[in-house]
Amino acid sequence: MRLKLDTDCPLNLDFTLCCGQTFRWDKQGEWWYGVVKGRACKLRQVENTLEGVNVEFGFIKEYLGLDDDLPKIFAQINKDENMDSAIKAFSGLKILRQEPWECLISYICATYKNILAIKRMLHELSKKFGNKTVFEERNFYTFPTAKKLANASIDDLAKCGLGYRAKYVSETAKMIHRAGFDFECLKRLPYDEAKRELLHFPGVGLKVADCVLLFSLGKTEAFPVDVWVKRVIMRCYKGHFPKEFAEKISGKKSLTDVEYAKLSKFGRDYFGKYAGYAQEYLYHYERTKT
DNA sequence: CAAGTGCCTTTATC
DNA sequence: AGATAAAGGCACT
Repeated sequence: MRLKLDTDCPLNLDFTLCCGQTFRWDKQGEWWYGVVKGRACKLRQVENTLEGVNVEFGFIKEYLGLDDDLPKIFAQINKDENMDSAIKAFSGLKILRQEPWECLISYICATYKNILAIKRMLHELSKKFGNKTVFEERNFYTFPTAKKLANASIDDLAKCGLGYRAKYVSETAKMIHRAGFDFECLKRLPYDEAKRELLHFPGVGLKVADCVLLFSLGKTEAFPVDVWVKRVIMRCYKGHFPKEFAEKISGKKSLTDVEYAKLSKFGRDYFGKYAGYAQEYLYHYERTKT
């Protein structure tokens, strides 16, 4: 697969795949290797050309959000100097449309872990419960199915480094394996309703739900608030909140649901329909700032 | 080098 | 309602 990219709409594959929204892509030389749709593949970007091996154009186009009109999105979210700097620094970072099941389990595992540890957990999980597939003489593993994880023992899941998250993964996998779950249907629901559905799964709170909505269900208004986003909001947008509230949450390590909802709603109200893009740029900006 | 801190938080309990 | 503690384990300081 080879695709000439529209020069008016920037793409930066490196930013997109390494910014912490997805955990199973690995860069070797100039190629990014990953497993999507049960298939190992590789991608690379050479200036304005995107090349893929063992992957379909239609899927990649959706996966990488190539239809998202970045100039239009930037025009909407670029409300101040902070956002302007973040956009300048990471222009071309796209919000992915990941596979929802994998995204859900990934973010249940991601709670209170750092990115390195999350990558390791998901690799171990795939290695133990996914299917091996060989690509360019290297072993890759598909992401485990709901059935596989539903039938796994808590102990075996925990051995992948999940710790107390093993129980949540197991219970969520069982719910989905037993009753099935239509993620496509969620894509068509409004943000609030889709979020309410996701919150039924054990291990899914407000933050995890927002991540799944943003990174796999196309809800670009979702504004996940993790420690880094809380930090950047307190650094750059403190004035938008009552002084007492700002002081209070600045000093704590975790947020209550009410506090979370206030920060997340600020993001949606202030940045608009593409608040999720603003979130990811700010997140990456805050994390890489010296 | 030990001990403490922090990590893309949720849940149980008060 | 709202605060607080507990829950892997590993990297980093």
